[in-house]
Amino acid sequence: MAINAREERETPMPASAPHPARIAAIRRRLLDWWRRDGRDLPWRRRRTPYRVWVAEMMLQQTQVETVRPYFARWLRRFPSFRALAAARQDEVLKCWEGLGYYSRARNMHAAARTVVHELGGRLPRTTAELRTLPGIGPYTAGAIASIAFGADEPVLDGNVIRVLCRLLAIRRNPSDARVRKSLWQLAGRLVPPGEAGPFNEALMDLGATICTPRRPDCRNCPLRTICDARAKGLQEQLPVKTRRKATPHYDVVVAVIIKGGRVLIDRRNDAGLLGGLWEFPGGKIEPGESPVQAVRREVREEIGIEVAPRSKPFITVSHAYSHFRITLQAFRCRHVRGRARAIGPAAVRWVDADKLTTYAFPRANQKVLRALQTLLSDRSSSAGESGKPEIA
DNA sequence: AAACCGTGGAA
DNA sequence: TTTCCAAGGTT
Repeated sequence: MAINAREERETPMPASAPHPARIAAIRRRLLDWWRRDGRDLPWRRRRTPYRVWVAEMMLQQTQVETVRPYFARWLRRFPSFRALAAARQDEVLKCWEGLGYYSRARNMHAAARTVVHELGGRLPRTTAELRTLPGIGPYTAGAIASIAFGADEPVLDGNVIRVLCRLLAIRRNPSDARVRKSLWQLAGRLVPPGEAGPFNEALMDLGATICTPRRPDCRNCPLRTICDARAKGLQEQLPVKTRRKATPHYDVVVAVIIKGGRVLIDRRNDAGLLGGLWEFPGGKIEPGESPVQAVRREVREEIGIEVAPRSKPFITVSHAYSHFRITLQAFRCRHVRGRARAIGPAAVRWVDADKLTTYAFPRANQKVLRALQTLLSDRSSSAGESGKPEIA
């Protein structure tokens, strides 16, 4: 780890900076434990730079069990930087569909093109160069450099923060930038030269399987005899956490406009929430407005056409995003007049009802889509068992 | 610095 | 049901 001597003087060491003997004990116990009890994960079978990068991007704020199927599918579909760089954004987002934080997928697409077209097809080896690629911040740079390239770099993620705060009984708030900085320094001192990758993976495995946020399994912890929080009975209290503020709630409507067997959908702008994904047109209900009025207004404003919604929604969906919640009502609509055009969205398209699943939709829209298909298939099967979908 | 950016599972 | 939070990054 490259340590800037000036910053080293200006930043106060943690009061509980470990002694060399303790550092050695932490390293040895953690590595011994990990070689026996470390997790066998798909992306660890072969630690190539591409596979490590894909895994680390998917694992940002996302649990291992969620990532597992996505990782397998992604590697099959985009086995290399070159394959990813050659793909279209719609294909990339379809492969990411449902994983959330979609800027990760768009950033990976852009980064792959930079790697292929400007970096000779290879990922940089240093954290500083890695950080210049979109989607790679301090954590991911350290993870790739240490795990894929064997560089002596630390990582600091939620797991490592939790383990370190408990191990040294750090009562300061890790969301404080100064505390975060000293935790990075601490992590850097702990990294055993030449074994940063295994050590970092061990630290994260410990945090994920033993030193968990709730009810840590201290009896089976390799560090139980040298853990300050354990000695003081503080393991459940650390790390200290700040109250998160209440998330707002919005009432939202969407329009399912069907005409001649085709459905009107739009693609969201790349910047912002759910960027680049397709959706049914709609938006928030304004104060004093009825749901049906909101449908008509939103479709007029965003798509430029007049529609006649049915009086009642065919499904109501509750959904939580990262920083707000919604209740979404979906209305089937008749197209009254006008030619659809992308006013607010990036694009609009009339799509065959049975081709909708080839587009990348956010989860809330997927719930609407499933309800719609159930509706349409029930109708066609009860209408005459012809097997042909009949779409009004 | 603080807000923004998804989703699913656990308790 | 609600809240928490999980291998963070960007602006």
